[in-house]
Amino acid sequence: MTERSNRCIEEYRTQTRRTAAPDFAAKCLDRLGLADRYLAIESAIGPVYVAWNPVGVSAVRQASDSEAFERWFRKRFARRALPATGEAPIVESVRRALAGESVPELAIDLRDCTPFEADVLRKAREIGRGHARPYAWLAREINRPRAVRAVGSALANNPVPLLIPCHRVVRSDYSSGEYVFGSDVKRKLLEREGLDLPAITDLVRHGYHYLGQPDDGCFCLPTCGNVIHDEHLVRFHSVDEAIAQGLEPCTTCRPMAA
DNA sequence: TGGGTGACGACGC
DNA sequence: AGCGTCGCCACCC
Repeated sequence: MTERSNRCIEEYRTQTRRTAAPDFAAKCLDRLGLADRYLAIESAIGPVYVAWNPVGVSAVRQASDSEAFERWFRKRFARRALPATGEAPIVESVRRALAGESVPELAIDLRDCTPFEADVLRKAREIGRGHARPYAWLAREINRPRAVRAVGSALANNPVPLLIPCHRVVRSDYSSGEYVFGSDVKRKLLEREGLDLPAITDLVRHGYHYLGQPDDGCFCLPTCGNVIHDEHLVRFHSVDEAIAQGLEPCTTCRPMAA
């Protein structure tokens, strides 16, 4: 083997590994119309970069510029995202969702997630605007009542924050808990959605974990968006107490284990 | 492969 | 009240 051929082989390996192969792969995917494309879109927390592919939205992230977003995307997903050229049909749905509208038909690409993570994220997606649920509640709902901590990790991994509203999952004492964009942003988002978290933490500090509305005969978690905070509101320390008053568990916030 | 690592929660001060 | 500790469980080298 000559020194020259050794140099060639080394160069080939370097190029292939570091640049040529990923570019080539990206070009092929693009030809097939399968590449991830991205665009900056306005949201409640300012512009965010949103990426999508034929399966659905693959990523939502804040970034200082498109280069930073591309770097993050490549590191996270081990593939490239290309700037969008035209306006894809999915973008209009994303705009509506980021404007606060519920868009349940919006496709989201969760192929990169583990089955457990996908379960967590699908459940989180069911939490409507104006509602919030504890991490422990989410763990219980997906039949993994002891995986509370793992639920937190799965939400921390949410590839599409805001679209899957992981900011609506809070601690059991109704303090906000952590968030990709910071816990103060999380609190601000919840406040903007009409939730008075400070008032609720106060309520819970005094031992009132459930709220009931005798008029419609059911009791709720204090962060259930269906609760009307008026003079009819009754406070309960426990599920048993609410049931003793003849109230049924709310079918939206499901305040007790099935 | 097994031990380290978290967007948690209960409990003890 | 707010902190430290420990158990928990999925995931990652």
